Amino acid sequence: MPTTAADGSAPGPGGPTPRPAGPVTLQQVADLAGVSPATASRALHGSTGSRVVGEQLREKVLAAARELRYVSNAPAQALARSTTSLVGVVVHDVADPYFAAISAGAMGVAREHGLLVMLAATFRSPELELDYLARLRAQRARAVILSGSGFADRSYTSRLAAEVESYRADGGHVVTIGPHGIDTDSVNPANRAGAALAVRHLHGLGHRRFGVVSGPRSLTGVRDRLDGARRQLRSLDIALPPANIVDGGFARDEARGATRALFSRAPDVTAVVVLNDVMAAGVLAALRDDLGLRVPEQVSVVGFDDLPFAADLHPALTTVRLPLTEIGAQAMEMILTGPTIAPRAVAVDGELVVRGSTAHVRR
Amino acid sequence: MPTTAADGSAPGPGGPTPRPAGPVTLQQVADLAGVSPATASRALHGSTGSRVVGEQLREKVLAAARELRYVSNAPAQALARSTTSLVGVVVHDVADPYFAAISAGAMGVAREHGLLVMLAATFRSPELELDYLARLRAQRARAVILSGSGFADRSYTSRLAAEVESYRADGGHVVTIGPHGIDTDSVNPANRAGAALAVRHLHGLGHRRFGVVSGPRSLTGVRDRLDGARRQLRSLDIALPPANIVDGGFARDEARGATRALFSRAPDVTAVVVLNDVMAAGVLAALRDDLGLRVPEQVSVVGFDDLPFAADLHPALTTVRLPLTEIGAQAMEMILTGPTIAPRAVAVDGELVVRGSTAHVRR
DNA sequence: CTGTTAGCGCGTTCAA
DNA sequence: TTGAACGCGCTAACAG
Repeated sequence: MPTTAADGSAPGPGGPTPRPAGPVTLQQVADLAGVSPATASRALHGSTGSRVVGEQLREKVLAAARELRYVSNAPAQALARSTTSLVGVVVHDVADPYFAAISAGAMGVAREHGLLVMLAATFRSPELELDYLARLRAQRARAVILSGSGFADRSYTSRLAAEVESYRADGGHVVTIGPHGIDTDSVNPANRAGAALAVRHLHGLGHRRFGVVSGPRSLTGVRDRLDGARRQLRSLDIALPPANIVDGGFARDEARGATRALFSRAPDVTAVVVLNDVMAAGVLAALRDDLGLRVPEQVSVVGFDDLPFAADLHPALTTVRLPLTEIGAQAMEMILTGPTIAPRAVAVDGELVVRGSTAHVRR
Repeated sequence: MPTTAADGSAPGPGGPTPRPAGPVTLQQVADLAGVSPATASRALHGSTGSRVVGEQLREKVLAAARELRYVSNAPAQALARSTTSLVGVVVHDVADPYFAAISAGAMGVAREHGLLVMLAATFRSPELELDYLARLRAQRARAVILSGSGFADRSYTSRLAAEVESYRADGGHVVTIGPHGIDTDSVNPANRAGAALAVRHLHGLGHRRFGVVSGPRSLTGVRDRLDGARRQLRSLDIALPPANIVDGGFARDEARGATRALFSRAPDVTAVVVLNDVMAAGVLAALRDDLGLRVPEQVSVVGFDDLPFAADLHPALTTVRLPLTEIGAQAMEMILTGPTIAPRAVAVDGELVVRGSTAHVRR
């Protein structure tokens, strides 16, 4: 047994294991081990059908594979097995801590189960989301997590439904986070209830004049949060004039500008509900640096999500916590379980975290 | 031409386009269009070799594909072409804004060029990094970006080198961010110079007693930053006793604890250099809430990275800005260029951003 | 337990 | 321009 080291160098005429150009194939491993490709395959990936390979051959094959630094050709494997270990995760924006947390949760679970994650960022474009879904389908990804909130647009929804249907027909599995208007497994954060929680907290502190810094209403997640706040206010008999709702565009700096607009239109507002923490950072900056209003003495602010930096804002942000990592993990777990007869819907509660940005009304 | 809608429902005996179970194949598209698979392939993916397909047939094929909602089988395509449009991005932790920003930059460029990104998180385990690299190689990923800083460990480095070498032999391309002890293309943030910048800034404000909140020294990025700070201090003739360097473990809360330890050992420190912004948040919290020391009046703090939340900390954090998104984008661009004869090294400068956490020494 | 054979779906020769 | 035939690397069925 000529077990000389595979050095990958000049394949001299008599040299051992002349690691050929390009990737090493199973055939080469089999040759080196003196067995058939089938046996090599079984020894390396031991499928269920054909029972164990003899201890000795097994060792030989493994040794050969190691020597050649063999790794299987995943596309070829996928073709032969017609299944992969790829899972797609579609987010709006990786740089957004909200999605970063969800992704982290999903990836943690994926890792534990040997799944590879393809992450796609749509930058909030419905078009791109559809496009990525098709590409993930082409890759024969086992499943896809749609983690961005859906778009409230009829044409989009029906195209999404069609795409999802095709994917399913191919054996794919889709899990959404939040409502997407399609009939899939889903993990649903309590957007409405969470916003209601924020409102009740402020109301309990005596606040009666509210403002809302919203995001783009085209997103279902935003709509739900806004709706939750609205309903709660209505049931408390508190008015929320349209002028008191501004669009912070989901970004810190845009929210900062929106806050200035809000207070120029409704200077008497004492409580601001912000539909996510990123924008809340902008709101606090506007209040403090642009408007000279003190939080929480003059204005109380509540955020949403409880992103990692919330506690470090000034003042520390009172917010509605969503267990984002867990949400991502749960979505991935639904994938491991595989699709069921009827779509499952997991509800995830939010929880109010009271910190320094809210206080009893004083004016 | 029976152009009835493909509704994917019950394939009635006389029904049109009885979308068969499982994924639609090119053969089926070809059949529906009444052409050979070869022609269908050319019409859909038009390779360079075989010139254009007749306008009419082309249309027919495209219509058939649309009707069947065909997407090509990427693994099969990969096998036949022996190349993919997959790129791997390996990070330590997606939830860390540092990596989130780098990933976002890389993914933006990838999207512009039709590349799909597989994101792998190693949670700072060298073992997992090696494992993911192998899996990415198995997937025939076109290239891999190693974005986490390297591990200062001989055994690891040599195993990494071997893995990278194999990957290269397979035609793969590796780009690292920061030094990894291997001979690849790389994008190198100015870790040393950046840390020196921080020190000079503090020195300029009159500070003479320094503390450093470091990360795990096993990471080359940490070592470089620490080294940069040390050298600058030495050249300024300022002592940095080992007791004044604490390990903040790269996490906010750990850094908070480490800061308490630092000040119990060296209460006279007036300037703290923190090796990243996440830890700086913890340092500020410790100073303010645990130690009752005022920043910047009693203690000045400088961070590193300029993550998005840095300006929202209290006080706003003076820090060394690294253009993280751009770094990620540049790494991806090196991939687009393809490997060159000699490895390229792009240096990326840091820039001091002065905010509220530093001031002239007063005690 | 092991080897042989036959595809998986596609791109790409080569002829026509 | 189009079609027929082959092979990419691997797994699965069937023999032995």
